[in-house]
Amino acid sequence: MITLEDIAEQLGVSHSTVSRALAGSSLVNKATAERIRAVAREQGYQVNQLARNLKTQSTKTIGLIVPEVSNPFFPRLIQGVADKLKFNEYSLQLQLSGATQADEEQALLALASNRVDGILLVTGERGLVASDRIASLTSSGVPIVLMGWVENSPNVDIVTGDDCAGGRAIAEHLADLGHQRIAMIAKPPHRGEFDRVNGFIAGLADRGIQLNGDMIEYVQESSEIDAAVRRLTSKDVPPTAIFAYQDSIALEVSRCLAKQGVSIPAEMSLVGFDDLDLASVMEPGLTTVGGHIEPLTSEFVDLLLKRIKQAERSQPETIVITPELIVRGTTSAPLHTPDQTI
Amino acid sequence: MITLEDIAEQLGVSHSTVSRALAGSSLVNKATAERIRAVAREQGYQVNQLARNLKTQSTKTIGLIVPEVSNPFFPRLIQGVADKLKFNEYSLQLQLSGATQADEEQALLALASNRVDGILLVTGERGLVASDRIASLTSSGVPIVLMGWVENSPNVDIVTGDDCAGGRAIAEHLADLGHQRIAMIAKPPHRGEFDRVNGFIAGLADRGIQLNGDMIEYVQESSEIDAAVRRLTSKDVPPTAIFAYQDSIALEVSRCLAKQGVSIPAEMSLVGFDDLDLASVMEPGLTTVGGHIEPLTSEFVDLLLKRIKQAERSQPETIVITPELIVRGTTSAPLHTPDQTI
DNA sequence: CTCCCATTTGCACACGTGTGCAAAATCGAG
DNA sequence: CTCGATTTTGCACACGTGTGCAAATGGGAG
Repeated sequence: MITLEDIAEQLGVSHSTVSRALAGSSLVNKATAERIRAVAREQGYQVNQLARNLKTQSTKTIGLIVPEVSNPFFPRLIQGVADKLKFNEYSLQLQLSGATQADEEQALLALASNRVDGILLVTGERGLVASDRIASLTSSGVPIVLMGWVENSPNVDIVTGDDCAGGRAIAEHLADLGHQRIAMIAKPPHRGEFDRVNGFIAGLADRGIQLNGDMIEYVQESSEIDAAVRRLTSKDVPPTAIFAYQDSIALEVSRCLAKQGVSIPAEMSLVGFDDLDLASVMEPGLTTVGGHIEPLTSEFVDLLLKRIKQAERSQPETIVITPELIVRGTTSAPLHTPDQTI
Repeated sequence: MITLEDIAEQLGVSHSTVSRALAGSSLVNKATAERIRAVAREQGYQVNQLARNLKTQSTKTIGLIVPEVSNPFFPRLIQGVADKLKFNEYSLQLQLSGATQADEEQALLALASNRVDGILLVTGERGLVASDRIASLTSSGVPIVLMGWVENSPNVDIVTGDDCAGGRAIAEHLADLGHQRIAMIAKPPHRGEFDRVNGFIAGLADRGIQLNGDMIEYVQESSEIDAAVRRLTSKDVPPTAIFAYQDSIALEVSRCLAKQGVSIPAEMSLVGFDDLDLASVMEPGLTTVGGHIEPLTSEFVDLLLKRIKQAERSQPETIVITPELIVRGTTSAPLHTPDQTI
């Protein structure tokens, strides 16, 4: 790779002049500047960003840490972040944190070592590096914004979706349609994502419906979904609606129901969460909660850029995005209206 | 951010000693090394990779350029590359090239400026920077491996799937099932991806079946698929099988057919291409061509690492991965066996 | 105590770039 | 031609790290 010095030698000038010429400085003679630019172009000179960044103490790059990329949620996030950064003339450095907390911390330190101007950290399921670890990194000069859930720590900037409100909206939607026996299929209780479950339960309670333990199925692997659905449908009084706490689970549930000849939504209503692409592609379209991903990524980047711009460290913020209910074809009033005993 | 010099001052030693201590060199006294490490840990020292890379002339980082990340093909590729690189102790720097050729070139130069040790370039649909541009970059010291199609240029390393063989396999599968009237829905002819169409046509020809022009539908946007399917099914003698040249198109086709009450595979067989996740998730499972993505990414990385290791530039290679037919539920023998006129 | 060898440390330079400052070159007016 | 003003250039240092080499230190044998 050719350097400033190489060009300088060829033209019998100093590397300073070449540097200035390529930077478009007015301190250099028009004619020589043009000659320099010509040579640079023709020899395919590419500035060494390592050296430049070292000198200027800024990389114009931000790091993004994401647990994985198989879950379609993350590609959407990445695309949004990348577009927004390009618009602001920042580069993106992606790190996949993997499953464990150690990997997450390693990714974080790798970005810090690369002296990115700021870090966007999306919390994985298992791994969340301690929040004071993050705070200490932040105080040593690397702005970090978290996305997702974090053990209540007011000393870091966080952007998060209001899963609780989403769960509540689903509950109210189903209740208002007239459902009484409502089931839920969720992942085992785990940190913050559980909020959508809590919101769901609270919403039902508000409408006078109690979610009994036998209407709750926890699944760890997607392979367990089939059995869970079977347990629900084979009850003496099966539910008339199911809340699956992720779109991908809802998709699997709909396949199981189809296999059993249970029609959606006539015999069983179904609701998901996240509004991934598959939700609108399903037939019928999946009623779900969504619309939060775009504002989420937008606020995510905005907050970080704001922190990068302001020199002194200020009070951390928590930004909450409320998702909205998206009603499609998988929900309707229950076929048999519940017994009006009184 | 704290530096070697900062630590050195605190302990009254030189920065050289600190550097050696942290590198685990045996040239430094055990006791002082331990003291140095203690201080470094406690003050949260993180090496400045910019400076280190500049000095060592190596970044242990490779760049990956991908057009976008919405198409689920790419996340799978990224995940595979990331895992494989982590195993080889390389970091990953991702660039989204976007649609235009200018963006692609910009991404390429950005990575070169960052002095990555090598570049993996996945050809976008529209943008492909001229192959001699790539060759010149390669010769100036940055190993580049291309994935996908490239105007026949033997001076760059390429890894590609054998789309032609895939198309042929599909044709033979359908013909062997007894189909005679076979239709195709594809994107407009465009560079290399067209190979799978050519393979398909050639395969049919081998089995004595000719693909008439009225059995070919070209669609640009996914919104046009609905009309295309309608045109096919409303023919006097509609086809008994459809080849959609991407899984995502096949999914859309299956939805249209469902809406029209055409049952799959009894009344219409359907084949896709790529074996994305959605193929196995569909009901019934989509017969498609796949299994090439993993070996593709594997060879992709292997070839680049090989080029990085070997100092002198050697003859470029072209590696071709042959995909295999994956038969699932959307294909079967046609309902009405074709007239056996003779 | 002296001398030699092994261990430990620091000096100084290099990587490629940007930039303040002084020196050089050029120009214009008298 | 002279002199000051202006333009153009180069010198030298800095960013933070790694490393060859010389210098310093320590330790043991005679």
